[in-house]
Amino acid sequence: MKTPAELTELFRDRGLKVTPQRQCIFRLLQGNQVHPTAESVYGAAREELPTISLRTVYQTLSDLQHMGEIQQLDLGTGSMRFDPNTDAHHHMVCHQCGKVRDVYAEFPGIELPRGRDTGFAVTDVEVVFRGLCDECQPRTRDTRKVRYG
Amino acid sequence: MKTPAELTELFRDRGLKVTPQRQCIFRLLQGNQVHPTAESVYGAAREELPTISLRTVYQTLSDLQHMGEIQQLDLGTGSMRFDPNTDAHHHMVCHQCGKVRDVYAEFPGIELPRGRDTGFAVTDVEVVFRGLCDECQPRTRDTRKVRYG
DNA sequence: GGCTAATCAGCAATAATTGTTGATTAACAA
DNA sequence: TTGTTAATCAACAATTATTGCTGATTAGCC
Repeated sequence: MKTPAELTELFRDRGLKVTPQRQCIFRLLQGNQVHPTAESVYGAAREELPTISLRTVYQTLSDLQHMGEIQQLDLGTGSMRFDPNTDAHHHMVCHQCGKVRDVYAEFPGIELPRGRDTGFAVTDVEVVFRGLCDECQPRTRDTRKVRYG
Repeated sequence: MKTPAELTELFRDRGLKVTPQRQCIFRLLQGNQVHPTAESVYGAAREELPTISLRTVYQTLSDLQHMGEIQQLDLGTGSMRFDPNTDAHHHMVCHQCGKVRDVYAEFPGIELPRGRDTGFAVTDVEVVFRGLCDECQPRTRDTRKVRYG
């Protein structure tokens, strides 16, 4: 995603007004690594602008997505996640808490097997690693917390 | 997924009754390669049992999933897809029509980069190929259908 | 300063899925 | 064959994420 300053320029160029709501969302998204939902962006934005509406948050996120500035991810956690990182990368999702982390790696071996599947024009490849994050793993042998016998 | 006969046995063993509705769904799923939604299983089941309820379809699909007989896939097409194929495999999804096809291939190179990301215990890796299926591709050069000049 | 887009509150709508309830049916074990 | 009990049904309501609408108000920007 571009910086808030660059987004300001981009919006103005397109004839869109740069409101405090939009600026706030730009700021909340920049460098954001937690893949927030619309609801959680809304929650954070309300700390600054208590009267901002959820509708405006959805609208601005949708605008940014259509401009290619953020990515909308459906990782099966119930709601869409928004990712300001538009570089090619993959994701890791915790089964339990839904936490998402970026995975920066290229997997050159991934392509459709030739022969069958002809006619399918692939545009994107997503790799999703699913499992348990550090916080959600059972810690039976963690001596800092529990000690039996 | 096990065969309908084996599922019958499995259900009985667990004290579950083998009703015509359940048998019908077993049959509809066996060998099914189209990754149906609950709604489309419902549609097909009603041809045989016109009074079957959508609720019963959801219930039976959920039972089968909890028994590990089918897989529930969220591929971002709006509703869950049900896959009787429980072997390790991946998927191909059409952006336009939502059609899903299986991809049988192993991608040995896929693993989390070491060093960072310690503490994340990966249990599954999903690869999703997205693009346009043969039917949804624009056919500008298909001489069978259009010929310019 | 004025035009006009953006936002707001306050709803309604949608779509997929799950829950509920009370009556009826039928599977299966004894 | 019969009794117990689970399964199903119709007919709802509830939920959650998201989008749409409306009319009034605000405020960005030329």
